[in-house]
Amino acid sequence: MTTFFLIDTHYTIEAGKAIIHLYGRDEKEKPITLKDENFQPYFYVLTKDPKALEKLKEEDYHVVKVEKEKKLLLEKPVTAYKVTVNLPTAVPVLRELAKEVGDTLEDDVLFTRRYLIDKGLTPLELVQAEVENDTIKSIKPAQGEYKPKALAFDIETYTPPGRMEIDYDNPIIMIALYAPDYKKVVTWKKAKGAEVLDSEKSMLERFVTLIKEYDPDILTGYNSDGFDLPYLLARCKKLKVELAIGKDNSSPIAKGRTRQEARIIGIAHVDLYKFIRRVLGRTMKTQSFSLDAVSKELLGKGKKDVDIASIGTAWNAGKIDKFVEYNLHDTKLTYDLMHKVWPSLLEMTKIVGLPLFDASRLSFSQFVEWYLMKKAFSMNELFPAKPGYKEQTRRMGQRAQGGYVFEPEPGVYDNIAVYDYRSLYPSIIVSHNISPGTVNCACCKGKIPEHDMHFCKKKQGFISGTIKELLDYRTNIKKESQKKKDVVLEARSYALKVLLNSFYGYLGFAMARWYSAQCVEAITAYARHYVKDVIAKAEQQGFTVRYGDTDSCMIELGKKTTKDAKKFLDLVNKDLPDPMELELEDVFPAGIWVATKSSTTGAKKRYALLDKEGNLTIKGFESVRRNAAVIARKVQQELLMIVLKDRNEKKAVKLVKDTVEKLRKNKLPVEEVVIKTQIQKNLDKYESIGPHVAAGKLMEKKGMTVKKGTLVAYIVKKGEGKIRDRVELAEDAKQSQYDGEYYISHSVIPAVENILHVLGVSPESITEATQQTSLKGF
DNA sequence: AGCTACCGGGG
DNA sequence: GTGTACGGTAGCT
Repeated sequence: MTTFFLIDTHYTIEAGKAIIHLYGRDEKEKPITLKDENFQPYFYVLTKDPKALEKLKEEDYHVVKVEKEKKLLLEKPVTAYKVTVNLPTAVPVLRELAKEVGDTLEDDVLFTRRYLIDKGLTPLELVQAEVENDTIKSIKPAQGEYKPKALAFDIETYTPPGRMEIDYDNPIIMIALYAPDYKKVVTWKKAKGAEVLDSEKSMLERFVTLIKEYDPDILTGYNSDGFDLPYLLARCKKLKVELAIGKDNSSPIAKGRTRQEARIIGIAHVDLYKFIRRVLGRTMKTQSFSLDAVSKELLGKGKKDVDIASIGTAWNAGKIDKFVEYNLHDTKLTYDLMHKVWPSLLEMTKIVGLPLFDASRLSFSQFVEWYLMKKAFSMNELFPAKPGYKEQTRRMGQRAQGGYVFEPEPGVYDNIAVYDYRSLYPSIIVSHNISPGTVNCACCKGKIPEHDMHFCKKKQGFISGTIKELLDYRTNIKKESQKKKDVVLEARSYALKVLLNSFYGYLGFAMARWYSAQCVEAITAYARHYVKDVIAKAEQQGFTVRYGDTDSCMIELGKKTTKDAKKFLDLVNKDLPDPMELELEDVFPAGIWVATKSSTTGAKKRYALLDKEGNLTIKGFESVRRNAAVIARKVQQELLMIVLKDRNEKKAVKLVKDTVEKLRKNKLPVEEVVIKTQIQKNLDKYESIGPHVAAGKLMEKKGMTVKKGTLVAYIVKKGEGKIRDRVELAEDAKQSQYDGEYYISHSVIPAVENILHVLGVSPESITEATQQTSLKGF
């Protein structure tokens, strides 16, 4: 009997047979590799002619057996035929033939995932297997707590002085590895604190050896899907090094130009950037997801203060000690982040039942779908088929009416009480039993708000039942974690929250197996009903409602107190069906709502709140991008702070006026107006010539190589005509050259105009005032 | 208005 | 690998 924690799965074909490989670690931290030769691929067919299924055949692919089964499909009983075939790759071939006989189902579930579902195995949980010669006789889940054996890594690459761009032609100059009991930097020039190899090639070979020696279950990096691993692969290919870090000595498999990911067989590669941005991003304050910003927020300390742009110069001069420290520190941050988010990663992996590699990269809709598939299997429900291209387009055309948004009156207000319904959509789904199988049942009657539709009151739906279970489970966990503070319970609760909040989007997601336009319509109709209800009740109580959106309602307290705000909560909650509940999120000292660009009516989804600690919560305003001049963002942030915190209108207007003035007189340095854009393909491949392409051509003219990945930095010059005819490379630009008017009208004014409107100041008055002081304010 | 291209993170 | 992915904006056409 072997018990071990399951880390990764993989399959190979040997002697015409599929073999599942399981990689893991036992409780004594010994690595485990096992194979299972007794699992066969299959799919289902709904047909009146099961005899025909037995004869399906093409080349080496054939049917092993056909079994009749009673199953459910969208909550209704069906007879399905389980067609077992000889190889996983036979499935896509034979299912096409089977389609002539009937409808096929579950014909696109990856073989190793099928294995996990059918065996009830959950990665990172204990697994118990009866084994003979490393081959599994039987296998089942068990109980135990896994301690991650993780290693963080980070590469530094050479960039020629003055050129800050990513180019696989430049060598990797150092690599750091970090675990609390293991700190290592390898490089190929003399340096303090590093192991020095004689060339890039030997450094890469050493890297492979070091990984093998440490033997981690988890290899983690920051943006390592998008940078470190593809870069390592490119350099290894060039230098003919086998990047054999997989447990089967295979090289990582990098995939996809968009949404790239790099898989290592047997090792869970976790890209923390991807995970944190996708999963935790929503709840974080930071606007940027750089390692520095994320570490500061989650760990309370950032990166080492090193000018990374000078790495090329330092390398050429052989003075790289500082970068060795920097490199190692980055891996320490990465490791510590891993440790910090580990409870969330672990819980998500366990909930969804997929290997950590996949679980850490799930989109929200996949999170729901894989959970539902696991659930469906246990309830004998067939997985509905994924939609074809035509069906997807049809679904995309069915856009449901969204949530209700209260039209705000532009202005700055004090003491804003923010209420929201706790898990609004999930609680609506549960309280009204909304599920694809309960729509317009024959046994019940009724009508939902706004639509001629009803949902069964007698039979629990598959989706609504699943959500009810999850909600109840989460409520219990929250109760427990209130008794004693426990990071694991909190993480589990958070993972469940993420899952619960994703169901609504999932039901309306065109690619979803359990798509239901009717459910989506019903959920939003109820949501609008309940939000309008709070707004009406608040107004009845004499509160001034300032805003409301989808599941929230924001009230200006005015002379009323926080106590009154809490009392109102009870008034609303006593009428709500279980498990719906309104909560008071917080009372904010100040908030601003702005008008739309073209009118004086309040803009929806664009506002900012100032919390008690003096931090801004900004909704709907532009975010940081490198292809925008920094000046715009800077002015916007400062302006909001002045308006909400200092409450000084004059100072606010002065800030914008000064900025406009400085731009007009070219008093701001070139750096504040530089626009940086990456060239994504060869210059001659462009159909439409944007400013960045024109800038790229200027670089070529100077004899510089411009190719995919080159970062062009340019400014817009004074003059007439198209923007692209007025670009100048940042490195050649003089401060006197840039077109202040362009930046005023394209960057600064768009970023601040609706904030100015609230102060009763028109952007024209600001832009004109500095030109002709006599026409002030008009 | 519709289409094309780029952003994110990394050095 | 029994495969499929985001969501938003600026500027050109």
